[in-house]
Amino acid sequence: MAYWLFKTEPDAFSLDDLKSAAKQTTTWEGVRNYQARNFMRDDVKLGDLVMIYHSSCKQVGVAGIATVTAEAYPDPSQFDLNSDYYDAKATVDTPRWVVVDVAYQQHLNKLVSLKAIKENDAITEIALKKGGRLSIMPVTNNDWHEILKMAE
DNA sequence: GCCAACGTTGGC
DNA sequence: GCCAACGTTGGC
Repeated sequence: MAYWLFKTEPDAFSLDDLKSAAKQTTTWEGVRNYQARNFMRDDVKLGDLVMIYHSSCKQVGVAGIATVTAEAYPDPSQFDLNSDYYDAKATVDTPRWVVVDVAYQQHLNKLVSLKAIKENDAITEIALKKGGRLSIMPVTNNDWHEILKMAE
């Protein structure tokens, strides 16, 4: 089982929204970055755990945990003319973008801020520290548990 | 709203 | 394939 971090803008879709969604599940659509897509397509597996990270908001950081309930399949929004995520170069036969489904698991006792993560020298690998803008990133076992410790 | 960092596009 | 121009992300 692997660990991940998914970014979301809570003004658009927050961890609370996931918690109150039907079946507490959502389709993680709209990822339009090849590196992030490749992680979802190739490496995100059923049962993997995901830190839900809130970006571009008042309290930037890791808000809680979700779990993967469906592995990669074509992102329906790429075919939807009315969607912001529509991609004219994607066809049903040759989809370009994929999604996975995730289910709510829990909120952390407190949000672990980006600032605190950057200041914690025990967290070494996570792409967040390097100013990366990846929206889907792997989290090492060590970093995962360090972040959870910070929420205690 | 600013701006740095990064990704993508397109001319050559 | 290079690289400049442009667009986007995302913290502040």
